[in-house]
Amino acid sequence: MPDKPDLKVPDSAVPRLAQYHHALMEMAEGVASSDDLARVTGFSAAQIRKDLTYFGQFGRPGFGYSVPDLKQALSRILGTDKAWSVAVVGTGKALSVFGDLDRFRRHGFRVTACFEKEPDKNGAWDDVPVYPMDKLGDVVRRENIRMAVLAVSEGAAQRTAEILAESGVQAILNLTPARLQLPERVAVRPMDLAMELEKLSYRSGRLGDR
Amino acid sequence: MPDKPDLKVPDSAVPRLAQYHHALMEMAEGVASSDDLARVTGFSAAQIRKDLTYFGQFGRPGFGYSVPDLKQALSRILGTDKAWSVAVVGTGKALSVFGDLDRFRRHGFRVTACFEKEPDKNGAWDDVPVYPMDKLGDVVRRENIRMAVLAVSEGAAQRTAEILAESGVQAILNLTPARLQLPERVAVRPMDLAMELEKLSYRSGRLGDR
DNA sequence: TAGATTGTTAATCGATTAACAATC
DNA sequence: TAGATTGTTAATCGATTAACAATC
Repeated sequence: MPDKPDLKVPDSAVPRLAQYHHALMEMAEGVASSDDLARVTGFSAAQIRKDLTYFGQFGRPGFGYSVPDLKQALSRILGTDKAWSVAVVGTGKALSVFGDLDRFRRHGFRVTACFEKEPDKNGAWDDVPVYPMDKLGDVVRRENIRMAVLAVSEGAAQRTAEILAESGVQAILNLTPARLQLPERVAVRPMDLAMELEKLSYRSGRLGDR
Repeated sequence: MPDKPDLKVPDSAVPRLAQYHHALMEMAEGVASSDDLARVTGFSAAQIRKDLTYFGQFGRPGFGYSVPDLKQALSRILGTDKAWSVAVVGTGKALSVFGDLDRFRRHGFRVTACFEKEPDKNGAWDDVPVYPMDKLGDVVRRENIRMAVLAVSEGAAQRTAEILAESGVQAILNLTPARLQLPERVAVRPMDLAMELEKLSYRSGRLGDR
């Protein structure tokens, strides 16, 4: 049981924690005040200090926060201090849209396997082995993969997610539009491009009005 | 000036509006009560009715909401009633991770151009023409493209976004980790895989504790 | 008219901000 | 000690919920 009995952490604080962490990753070692963090993240200094108190005390009054210490504390809180093994299921190449594997690794996510319906002959992509889809359960179990990015077709999503869940995967980033029905213990996060475009469309409309 | 002078719509309502819209897209024509919508979206009926009042009156007391009417009203509110022309900049194939183009089209987004550093000879992908990167500004202007999905490398992100903004693009979905600096009038939405994985990691940790 | 469900008001709840005493 | 910045409390603000009168 790490950290605190954490009373009630507002849901809205979690994305902010991730942003604090990202900001710290780009800062030089040394000391940063809540004001410094406020400047780079755009949140208020009070908000930042408040968010941190949900998990403990990480700063020194009169000084600020040690960048490496706070960085480590945040990755502990987020659960990324021990690297997650991640599988990309569907179309591995697609991952390259989001940046390079090194960046994910630095944030605590090691992509250790890809799965495709029809993998190329050579069976590897940028160091990551690519397996045919019917090896999914076996490889996930063998390699102790605990997280997956789901990028299959909408029709195959539920079935594939069930295989992942049964094979021990604890967390799924769902890039498909399907609403997945899985046991409570599996954390699922939808990431729907159409929905993001709609939010963007809405906001663009309001901006134009001014 | 469509809709209402909209007093203050809470930011948190916008993603819900998009979800209501998605739910309606999957419902049969006819009538739906706020209770019906609550069941399929997971939000409370009171919340749904409240959210809608920010924009007007769309239901009939004693009856409920007309599915097609509410669907249309929501797409008006979201600004997707008139199709957006969308460019995918970076790696067009990557878009296929998120589902098919038809689905985006149904939601009001028509992908009309892709841009890549080294486009294939044939220069088209699933009906969508693929242009070399140096045609970006010209094509965007010529085709009146108003929205873009940015999936270039982190290093090229800012520069590419500036070209888009100068060429008249009003909204950018930023798939790169770069923090874009653009004129106020351009709506930007970040979509960072690493950050989403971190949120997932956090939540998975809490689930496991129970 | 009786029944149902909206639109809206008032009450509750929770999250953010501001201020400051505690601390290095 | 004087100066700075945290951790925390209290005050403010905003969003959600519950309840119900208005309406079809």
